[in-house]
Amino acid sequence: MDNKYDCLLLKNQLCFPTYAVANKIIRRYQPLLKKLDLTYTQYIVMMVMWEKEVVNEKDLVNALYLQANTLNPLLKKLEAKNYIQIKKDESDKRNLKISLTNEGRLLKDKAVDVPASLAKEINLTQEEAIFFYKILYKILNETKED
Amino acid sequence: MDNKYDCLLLKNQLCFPTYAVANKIIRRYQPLLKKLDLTYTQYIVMMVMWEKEVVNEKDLVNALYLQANTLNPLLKKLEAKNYIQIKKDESDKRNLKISLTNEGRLLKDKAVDVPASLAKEINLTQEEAIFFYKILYKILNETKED
DNA sequence: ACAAAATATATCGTGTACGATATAATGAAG
DNA sequence: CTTCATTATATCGTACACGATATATTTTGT
Repeated sequence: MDNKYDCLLLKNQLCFPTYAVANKIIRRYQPLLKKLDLTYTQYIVMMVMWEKEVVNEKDLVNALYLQANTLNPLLKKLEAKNYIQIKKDESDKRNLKISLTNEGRLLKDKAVDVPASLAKEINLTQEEAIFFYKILYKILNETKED
Repeated sequence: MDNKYDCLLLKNQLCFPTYAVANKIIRRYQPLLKKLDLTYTQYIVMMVMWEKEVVNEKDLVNALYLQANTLNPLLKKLEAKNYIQIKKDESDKRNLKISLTNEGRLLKDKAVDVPASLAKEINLTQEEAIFFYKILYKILNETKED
């Protein structure tokens, strides 16, 4: 019963469930992150900031696999919330120097319970989680560019 | 060197690479879909339409794991492109009857090459693909509701 | 040193994606 | 048979996410 249109069935896609899972996970995150006054995208930016303390916009683009034009307005919002500070890098004025503020640093303690809360809702075995992780990064890093 | 903040490192997340892969895949799709005058979300709606021919908005919400308020304006765009037709269901006037038009049906032939084009860019082994698929649907279907 | 290419951000317009809320039609309970 | 709850869709406001384009700074080639 195979026909040439089988490849267009939703149930034969890999991309679609990836997209649906990403949406679902973000939906689950939002209520938890609301307590920190963060959206999901702002949260992953803050993850980088908590780890690195100071970065360029370019570093964020690379770390988060996003584009500068997505991050740009988002960074301004985080600055308005006083979680980060944005300045020109004086040694290379093309770059933005983005630094974690004290208030941003304090947020880290409030965020520390978020990952566990979410993990409870997604019940993968350790083996599944490891395999899943490997495949995701294989896709992220393997293809040509971007 | 474990500390309580390790759970907040980007590299220890599962959600983040899922989100990044979903973004990446959609970025890859867009240029291919442009030839069909479809966005990625419009494309997965059309996949359902090609398969079912007639559905309710509710059916699409369930099939695509999206919300009605996301689909609503999108359906109007697809109707404006004359790929689908939207009418009230006369047997239950709460429902919308969404049907594939002839023009929408013709699009199926133009779409048939898209999945293969994309698959070329993502080189998973068959085994990886099957495992990946299983985990994605486990996450999509297992958790409490929504 | 200076025009030309490369790099890092910024701006703009379009299209999702969601929570919150409103509305209309149907179903259920007394 | 009529109120009350439920269901399906619609509307609104906010926040991404991206391609296309523009601008400023640095680097490179000569």
